[in-house]
Amino acid sequence: MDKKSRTILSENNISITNPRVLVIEELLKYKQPLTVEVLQKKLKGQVAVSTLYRVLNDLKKINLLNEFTSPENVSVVELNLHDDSHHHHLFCTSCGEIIDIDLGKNFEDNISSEINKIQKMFDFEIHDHTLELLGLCSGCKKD
Amino acid sequence: MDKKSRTILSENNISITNPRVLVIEELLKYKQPLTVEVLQKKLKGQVAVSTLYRVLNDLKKINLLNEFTSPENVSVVELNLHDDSHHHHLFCTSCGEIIDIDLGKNFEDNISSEINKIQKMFDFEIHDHTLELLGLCSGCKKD
DNA sequence: TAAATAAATGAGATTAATTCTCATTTATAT
DNA sequence: ATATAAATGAGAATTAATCTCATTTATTTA
Repeated sequence: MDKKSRTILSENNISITNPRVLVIEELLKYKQPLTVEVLQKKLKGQVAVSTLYRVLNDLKKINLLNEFTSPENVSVVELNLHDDSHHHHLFCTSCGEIIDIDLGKNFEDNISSEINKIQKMFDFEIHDHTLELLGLCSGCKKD
Repeated sequence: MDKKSRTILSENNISITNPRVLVIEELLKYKQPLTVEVLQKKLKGQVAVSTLYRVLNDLKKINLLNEFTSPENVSVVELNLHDDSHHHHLFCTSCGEIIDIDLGKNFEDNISSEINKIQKMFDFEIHDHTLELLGLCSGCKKD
């Protein structure tokens, strides 16, 4: 079985080890951003906690992993499979679900031109942006 | 001297204590969002660390304080003086400076209509949003 | 393919941020 | 002014993340 994670690791010139494979496969399987806490539970008994954190840092270094903090202040990780993986996040403030979203090209263009104004206004050089949306997912808004 | 912080505390029906006054006055003086760490230093010798955290939590409960995590993963607090204090943040990734920004009404309207589409697309009920901009401030971009 | 070298792992110790505990102090209500 | 309730300070406890170091695993070399 030629796992995708092995390909990724070798493409990035870092050694192929069991913990790395397990972490990547788990993130590939889940597809959405995952809380470090949840990831830890999923890998319990398979990867030591210290190793998990080390692997996450390794993957960040090769730019394969993105880490951010949710509005509820929990650490979240997600794979960065494509170089152009610019996207945004939708958070359910009740159950904690996190969804990746893309904004329409038109709207991203709007953002860019607004950012241009802000750059001038504050004499900043803006390199990146994210829009975070908070609310209730379909399941939670019914309760 | 009738300090603003006293008015705020009494308006919110929580008792007026020295640590609360000191924390609020410090945040009023600084005007911009402040790292918890920096706030702690500014109040060193005046407010015990445990009390500082407790006061921050008290102020959050009455919705006077907003806490968020910067892209570099540090805790930041800011006062929420007006009920309609919707705004966004501009981060300097080099020196850590954080600036509050307002987007033009037109652009906020654009955001709202984009959010409408997303709500339908994901069957979410979106209550809030923030746009975070990352880059270099005028000082840092020269270096 | 086996031996040598280099890198990564696991377990538990360490650190740092935040929360908790509880005796004392301060604010508010009577 | 006193009684009651709430908040504080100091340090202990907790938790997420990092670090240490002996052992294991991967890679390189012969």
